Amino acid sequence: MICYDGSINDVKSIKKTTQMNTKSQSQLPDEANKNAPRKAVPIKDIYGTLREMILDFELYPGSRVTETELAEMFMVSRTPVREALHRLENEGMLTIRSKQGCFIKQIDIDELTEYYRVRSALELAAVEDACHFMSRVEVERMLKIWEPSQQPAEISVNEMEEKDESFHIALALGGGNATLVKYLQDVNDHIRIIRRVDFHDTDRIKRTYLEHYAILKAILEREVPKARTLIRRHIQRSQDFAKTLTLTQLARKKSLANRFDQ
Amino acid sequence: MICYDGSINDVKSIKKTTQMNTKSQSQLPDEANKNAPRKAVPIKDIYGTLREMILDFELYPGSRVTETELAEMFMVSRTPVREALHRLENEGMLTIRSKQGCFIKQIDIDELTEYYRVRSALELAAVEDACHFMSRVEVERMLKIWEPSQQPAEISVNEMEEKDESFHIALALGGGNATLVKYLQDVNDHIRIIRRVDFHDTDRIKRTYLEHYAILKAILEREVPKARTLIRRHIQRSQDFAKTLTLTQLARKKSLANRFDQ
DNA sequence: AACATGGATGTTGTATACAACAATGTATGC
DNA sequence: GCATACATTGTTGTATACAACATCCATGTT
Repeated sequence: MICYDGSINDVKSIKKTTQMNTKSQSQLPDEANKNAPRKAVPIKDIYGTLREMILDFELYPGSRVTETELAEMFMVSRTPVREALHRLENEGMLTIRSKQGCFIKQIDIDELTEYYRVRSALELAAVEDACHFMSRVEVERMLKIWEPSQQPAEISVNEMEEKDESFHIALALGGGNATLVKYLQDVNDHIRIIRRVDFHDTDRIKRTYLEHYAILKAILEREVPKARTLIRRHIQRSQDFAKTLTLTQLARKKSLANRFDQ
Repeated sequence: MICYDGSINDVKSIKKTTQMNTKSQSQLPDEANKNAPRKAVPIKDIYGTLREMILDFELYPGSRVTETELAEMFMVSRTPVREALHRLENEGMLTIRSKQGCFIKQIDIDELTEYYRVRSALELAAVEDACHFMSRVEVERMLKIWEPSQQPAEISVNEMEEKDESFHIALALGGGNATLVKYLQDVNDHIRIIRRVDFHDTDRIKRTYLEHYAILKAILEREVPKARTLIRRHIQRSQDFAKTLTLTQLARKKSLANRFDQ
């Protein structure tokens, strides 16, 4: 359940992150061009920025935001903000309560586990299709990328997360089912928070390379059961890791990740 | 999010499709009634109504609609219509092209096949979870419902489709994964068009009862591999049927279904 | 005749004013 | 002191006006 009073108190902290955001976003000279009719932030970016802010814990789970507040922050009217918020609500990132406000959804570890289950189901199908339809050339191209010796000495959490995700998407694409890819990406959008922290450990990165390589090998040999088993375990590993995390741990790790990136 | 609208024709055809649309509206008595001023509709229903209209081919694939047009039709302002349209776009029911209009998405049989693949992947996971976690009582309750002898002599396409869908959703719910259910419902929303025509044939209805019963039996016995095989075939059957359909056949069958309902 | 150009038209994108209403604070009666 | 009615505030929901822009068509130019 949502704690009402506590969430309202958080609103003030939003203002702080607001400033940070606008600075990094558009790098506007702060008060200088107040009179000039500056170009507003495009709608697509409002949605994306809000989403990033939620994923980065800049908008803390449980806290409340209002359309007006965000509109002022982005220096646009309420309308484009509304659209972004509705879209985010549709994706389950927040809840809009009529005449009350928008509440950032709490991160629920159990729910994340459920997402991992869905991901597993989709990826099992994807890898199976990949075994059947992915071209040998394409598999070999990926093999080169994920050869364990190719692992770079240094890689940021963000880069690694992106690379990992693109691996799984590439597999699904290899199966030739664009719809499957779409759903997989949707699932990824929801578990990205936790996937990221998975790559803090160099050991885990190493294992990721090994496992990806093994999966690709199995696909190359068209060994469906083996590929399925490998990817199931591969995902299970992340899922187990997710279970051990608490929300506060997640937030702490995440803020560390942010510090690393900059 | 991937949104490919390869189905949309050249921009030049906008005028044509527009004319076609208005012409067909004046030709068909049904459509003419739709033009008559409707009662003012609440926002939530605008989305639902539009969705139904698309699914029922009242808004024909490829045709264009404008916000103003729909706003007049529902007797509301453009704002709530906009929200409904954006939501529908997000769900892939139509494509909004800036400063041009909204284009109802063409039904793509290949894409439907892709959705069936996703559905299969999700339901395989669902039935597996159901084997593990669904209570004996619940399974027995469903067994009673789907006992082949319980098949009613007369059942409308709509009722049967609803009943069928609730079976599959109940299975997923039995597995205890609400997220999985959510995704499954999303997939269902996209293939409902074709699932409906599946129940025109009494033979198919009979087979549905038999197959559902067999699946439930397997779950009761906690026989995971068997349950998986059964549901895979069950879905495969629908998928095969989908492949044999063309868009025009679909439209014809669908309009027949509508006539039956009224 | 072919092509370029500039308005005319229609569409979505955005801003803003107002309405409806939920939550809260406050005053009042007892 | 407590409960209740009522006003206040703040929020989203909706309507509407205007802006930006893509397309089309007529006109003029070469």
